[in-house]
Amino acid sequence: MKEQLRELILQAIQALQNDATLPADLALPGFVIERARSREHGDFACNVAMLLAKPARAKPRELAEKLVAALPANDLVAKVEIAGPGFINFFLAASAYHAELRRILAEADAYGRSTGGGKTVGVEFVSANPTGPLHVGHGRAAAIGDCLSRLLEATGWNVKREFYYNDAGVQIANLAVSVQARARGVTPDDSNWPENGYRGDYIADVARAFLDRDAVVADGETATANGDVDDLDAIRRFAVASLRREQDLDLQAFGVGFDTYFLESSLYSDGKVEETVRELVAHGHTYEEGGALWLRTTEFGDDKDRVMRKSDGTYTYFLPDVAYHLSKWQRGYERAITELGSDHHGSLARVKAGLQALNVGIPKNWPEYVLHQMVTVMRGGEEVKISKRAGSYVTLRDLIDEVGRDATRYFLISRKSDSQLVFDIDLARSQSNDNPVYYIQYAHARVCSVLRQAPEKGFSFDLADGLAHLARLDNEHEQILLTELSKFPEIVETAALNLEPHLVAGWLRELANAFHTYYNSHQFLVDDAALRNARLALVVATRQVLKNGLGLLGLGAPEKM
RNA sequence: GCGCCUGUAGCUCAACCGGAUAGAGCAUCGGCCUUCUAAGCCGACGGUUGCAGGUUCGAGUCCUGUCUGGCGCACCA
Repeated sequence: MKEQLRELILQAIQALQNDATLPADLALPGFVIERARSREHGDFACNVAMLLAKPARAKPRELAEKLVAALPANDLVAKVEIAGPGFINFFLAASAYHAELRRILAEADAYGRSTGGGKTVGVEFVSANPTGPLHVGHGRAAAIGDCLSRLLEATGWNVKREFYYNDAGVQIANLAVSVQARARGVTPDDSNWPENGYRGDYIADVARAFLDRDAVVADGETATANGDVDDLDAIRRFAVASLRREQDLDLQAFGVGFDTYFLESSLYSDGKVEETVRELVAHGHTYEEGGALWLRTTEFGDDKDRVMRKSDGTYTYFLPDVAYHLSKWQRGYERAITELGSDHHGSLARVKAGLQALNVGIPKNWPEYVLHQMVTVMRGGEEVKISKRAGSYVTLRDLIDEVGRDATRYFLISRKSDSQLVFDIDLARSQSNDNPVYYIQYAHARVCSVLRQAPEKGFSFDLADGLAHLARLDNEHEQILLTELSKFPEIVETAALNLEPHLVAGWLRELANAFHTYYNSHQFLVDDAALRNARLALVVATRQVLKNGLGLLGLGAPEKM
């Protein structure tokens, strides 16, 4: 709809240039066509006259008059008004919405989706180290990353979901000695408990499984415990596999899956880290100082140079980060989106600097970052501190069990990612019947219920007849609902473009509200067959769009509640 | 000290790359079930968008300064 209007306006501008009302060499301003906020302002509003006023040396409202007069004939627009400082307000013809309704039913599950070039985008998210269960913050990351992926898929991208984890660093060594200590019967209260050990009960579970010689499968490989408490390497492998499996079960319960699990250790074993160092040195962006190898990241916008290789010969974490992103580039990801907690934002500048220093043609804005702010968890009116080492913990699994998968997802996705989020568990639980996600799903279930009851009550539903009588949908509630439905493609496009899945969540609520209001005002199953069929056609289209929207957020569309 | 993010109704949050009278939910108060699910609908109450300047036809949105909260500023990950 928006695009059609844009075309009409461009033609009107052209016409005014042809008759010299507007200068021929006019620079076309970046005008916008947006949904009108209030219904009195029509369906769409355009600000082009106000932007053209100055270069054309004309008064905005007069210019608007001329533009409107020059609009080509069409059957999309029923009425045009000029309002306020010079807005051009478009009132669409009812037939435009009828056409959109037919399109919804024709395209069905594909409505709202668009085809792109099928280019590949890598979306990296969660990337939690396997040192403990996933917590709420990971849940937010998982929800955002997964919904972003779904949005990008809906706009024609070939999406690769990727999970990167460190399986060999200092934290993992801590994990191993913690499990070993537990296996030897040492508890966190003992004086000889490892200094930086992980104190949570889950460590004891892993230790017990290790002693029992269990086998676990994670990321396609089996790790079998040998039960030897002195074999730290075996403990490490088993512990990593155990916690990865636990994380995977949590993610599965959350409805999130990945195409690739990328191990940091593979960057070393495949020589990627060495290759990266060689390239950086070869391009002359490095120097040695104090026995360490430094990268001049300040040449690429970082605020200080960074150590790549420490004086003890080991690498800082920053290097594998660069090597990992290089690997994404080499694997042909035209876009790479890295979703991180904002506490990692310090690493962005240096990783980008490292990629630029490689001089392999990586664009400056590659990768793109989506950062999410911290989640504060409240329980019993008090903040729950999250500390892996202390073992005080709100796991993602806890939330899914207590609040429900869909409600947890919705809660974590419905806010802009860069604002802090308070997750009040008691509130989410006590209001579980009032939760926004149920409100939306209820709209879907209500439609299903109506359609179930139609035959039971002896009402037929003839879709073709309904489509032939769409003109009968003439009350205000029906028009509001039609308008809301037609916004869906725009919402998907905007949300994908700006990487803001919360827009979908907010719009879905509005759609559900439009439906519930309609439902409460008008009976669908009426004796007048033409009216009944037209209303049911609208209701079926609503069900379809609700389902598509819920699907973009990874939420279910229940037929009964 | 420097950098990034944030500040909008009592609370939790929106506001479509600058638009018209800043919107929802929760909470509070008042209406609506002999009719397709009341997990719903309608109404009322509630605001100097932290503060002060600036840019322009027009600012919650952009710029400068300032205050508040969070995070980051390692040869830790």
